[in-house]
Amino acid sequence: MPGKERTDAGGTLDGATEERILHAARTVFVRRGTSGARMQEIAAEAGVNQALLHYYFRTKDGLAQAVFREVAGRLAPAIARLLGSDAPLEDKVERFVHLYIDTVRQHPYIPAYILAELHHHPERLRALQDAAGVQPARAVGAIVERLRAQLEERAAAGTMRPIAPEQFLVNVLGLVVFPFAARPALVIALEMDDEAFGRFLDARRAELPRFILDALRP
Amino acid sequence: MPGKERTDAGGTLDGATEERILHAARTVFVRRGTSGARMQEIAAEAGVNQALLHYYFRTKDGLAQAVFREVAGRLAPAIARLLGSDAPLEDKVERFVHLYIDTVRQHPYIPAYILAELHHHPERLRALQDAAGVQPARAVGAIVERLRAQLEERAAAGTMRPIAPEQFLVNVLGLVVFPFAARPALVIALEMDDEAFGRFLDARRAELPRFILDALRP
DNA sequence: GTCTATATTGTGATAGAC
DNA sequence: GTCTATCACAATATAGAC
Repeated sequence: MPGKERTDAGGTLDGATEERILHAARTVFVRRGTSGARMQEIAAEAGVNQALLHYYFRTKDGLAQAVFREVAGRLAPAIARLLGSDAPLEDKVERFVHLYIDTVRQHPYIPAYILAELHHHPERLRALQDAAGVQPARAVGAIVERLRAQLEERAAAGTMRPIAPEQFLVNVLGLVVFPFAARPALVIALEMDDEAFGRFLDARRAELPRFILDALRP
Repeated sequence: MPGKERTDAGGTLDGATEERILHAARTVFVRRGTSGARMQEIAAEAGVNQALLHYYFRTKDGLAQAVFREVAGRLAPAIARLLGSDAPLEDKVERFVHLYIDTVRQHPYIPAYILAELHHHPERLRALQDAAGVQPARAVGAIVERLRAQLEERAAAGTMRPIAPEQFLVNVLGLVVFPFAARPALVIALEMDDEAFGRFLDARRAELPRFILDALRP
């Protein structure tokens, strides 16, 4: 791993070049998709030349992996911790909805990028699971088992009707993630500008927890 | 538009070469993404040579547009007709869930392709709206207004709590589309094989309508 | 570490025979 | 309509000066 020592001699503006490249790469990969992105465009975005990208990340795929790890690492650990925790189900749902929308709203194209990347490189899921903290292979498995216990407990108490934890998880994810994944289409189809989309998200943030919980009333 | 007249002289196996190319292109575009797809791979998949793709579709982008239109045209009109109809809300929800899952299950990677394509080429939404039949610009608008009327009617009658039609639409879409869009990740994370994913879809098909309607009980 | 070439291969597109 | 051959340029990657 090069770029560990920084004397800052001859530094143009800020310090970390490697950081700047990674950031620029994220922008371009998200904008164009991994295979649509061009090393030249990334270099320009970072204000350096193309050779430097290879100096730090060797190949385009190396850079792509680094970007995916960095992007996945933002949210995955927090989500895994939250969903796997012992907090009551109601709290989990509400906190997840708020956490996800509040975080992703600042980078609304990230979910589409993640989904597309996983579509073409499913093996990179491992990076996401690593980022989530727990034992790589079973990070999601642990969350599902925790949810299963909580859902069964509620069902037994008669305060919620039964649902498989996998279905529950996909329901919650779908409701929260889909508006971002489909944003370009939604914005046009529903004739929203950025501000309207923001209000749309505000409303979801407020309504979604109740929607999800009400759907499971007995 | 070439390829209208077919003498079938020298045809290798089936008749329509243009059809074969379009089909092969769909396969490869869905597999690799539009910019990741290579004309050579499409040609091989179709069992023809690369020059022939240009003969029929002139450019790669031309082929990409044709594929998008073809794929969008499968479902969009039926969905638009259903959601814009006068059928009771409960029927709409159930029929939509069934229609979508039953249709897309045969080509499970299509939704991810559509979302990715709209992400990088939002202007192609017009093709989708054209395919939906109604006046291009307001196809979705009409659906939203129909839903609004139905939802307000229910709210006034006290049989459903109020919800904005845009939110309702995105909820339904998210619940139905997300599992397909995220399929590669879900299959790995939830440790499913194709058969397990099929059972997962069966369960959703059966449970989702009630889930959606229960969430809006007053 | 950062730059300017440059090598090398990939890729969309066309020309022209059949 | 379909093919082979090839062009022209785009794009990743490397060499080597500073």
